Amino acid sequence: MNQESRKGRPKQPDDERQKKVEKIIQTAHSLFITEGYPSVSMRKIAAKAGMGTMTLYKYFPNKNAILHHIWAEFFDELFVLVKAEVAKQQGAKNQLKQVCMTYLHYWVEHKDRFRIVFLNEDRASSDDEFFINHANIAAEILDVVGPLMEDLSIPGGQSSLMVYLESLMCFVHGIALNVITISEYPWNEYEKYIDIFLDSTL
Amino acid sequence: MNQESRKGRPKQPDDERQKKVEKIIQTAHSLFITEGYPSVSMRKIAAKAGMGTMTLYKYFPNKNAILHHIWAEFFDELFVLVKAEVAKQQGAKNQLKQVCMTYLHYWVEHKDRFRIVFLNEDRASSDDEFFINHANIAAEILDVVGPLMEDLSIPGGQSSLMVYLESLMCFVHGIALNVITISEYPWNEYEKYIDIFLDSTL
DNA sequence: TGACTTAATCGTACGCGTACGCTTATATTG
DNA sequence: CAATATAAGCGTACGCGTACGATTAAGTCA
Repeated sequence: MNQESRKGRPKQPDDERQKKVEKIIQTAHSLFITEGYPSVSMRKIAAKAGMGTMTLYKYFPNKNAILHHIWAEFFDELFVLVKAEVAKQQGAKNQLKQVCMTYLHYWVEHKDRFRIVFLNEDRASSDDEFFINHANIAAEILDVVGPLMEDLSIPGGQSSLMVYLESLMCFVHGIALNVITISEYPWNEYEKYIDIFLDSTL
Repeated sequence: MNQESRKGRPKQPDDERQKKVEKIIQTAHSLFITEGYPSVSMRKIAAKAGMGTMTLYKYFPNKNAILHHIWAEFFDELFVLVKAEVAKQQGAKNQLKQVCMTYLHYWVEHKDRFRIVFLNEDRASSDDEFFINHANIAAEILDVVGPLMEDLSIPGGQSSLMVYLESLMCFVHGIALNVITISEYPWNEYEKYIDIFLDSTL
């Protein structure tokens, strides 16, 4: 009953399977680069990768799972930017503000990407697990912001520090969501919103 | 050159056109009630309304425009709830908190509706104008929260009051967005997030 | 009346994600 | 060898939103 003496066609070796997985990802990526996000369809990926459309579903449960790898690059790019901008600032509070501003600025400047990642109905309704299990974005944020928080006096120890961080994250995402999806409203410069939060809480 | 002496088939009278518009809306609504949101497709609306699918597009520019009327009911329901819950509270600050909690609770309890309205990529990318021009939700919020704000000391006059309100709205929407779309993360009870904001700023 | 013009209706077609099930390849077992 | 079992690959089909253009209806004008 072990896997060496099973009936039927054996599964392909892991490395071979992995090679195909990567071929698919890389094909999707190059389609994204050369033709833009809307062109990244299952049919086009399959055609360009030289396989049948439904074969993709042997390697990924759905389209989103393929797109994870593209989304992850958005966040890589974003965190590089954030780290660079933070380094230019002096003082924990200024740096924290810079994190928020840069993070926010990125999404507002790339509204299409924000829509892709955050306004993805499929992602939101299924157990997609991109943020934590695919790209551990919470960890990356903690990596950037954690050191700053130690320099700031957030009362209440570790657990309330997390509550504070999560609040801030909700806030920033909310600003992006509103500014991007309710574009018909005359929003103020988002620096003002950030200031209200940081000036009050710090 | 006036509309009474134009060549060609005349436009149908406004009331007749309006009758069809309402027939479409009402059909969409009854489909939503009896079969659920995913069943509200252009083809089904048209079939049930007894017209060709593409005829719908003579009366609405796209599917979202039809759905506006369903979304508006969500907000009607929501604001009734908010007003009822606020009335149970004493004191402006408690009431303001209750507004946030009830608003947030509604969306978390109706995640599907939040997705429909806020995570709608089409809405977010086109000039959909639902929030301001179709249902003036900003005005409704101001109607509920405005009186409370006068009792609270927000420094800086009218304009910074709006900045404060907008901040709060971003924050609440952000909490909903994160809790709903990043469900794999172990979020705290959202009351804690609200408290951080309100306790610091008031 | 027939030619012309404009409005209303909607049939057809495209590309989408993906459910389902068939075909083919490759192993073990008798 | 044939029978059987499992995996890999993918063809077909469905329902979706909607672009496009043909068809039909209903007026004016010569």
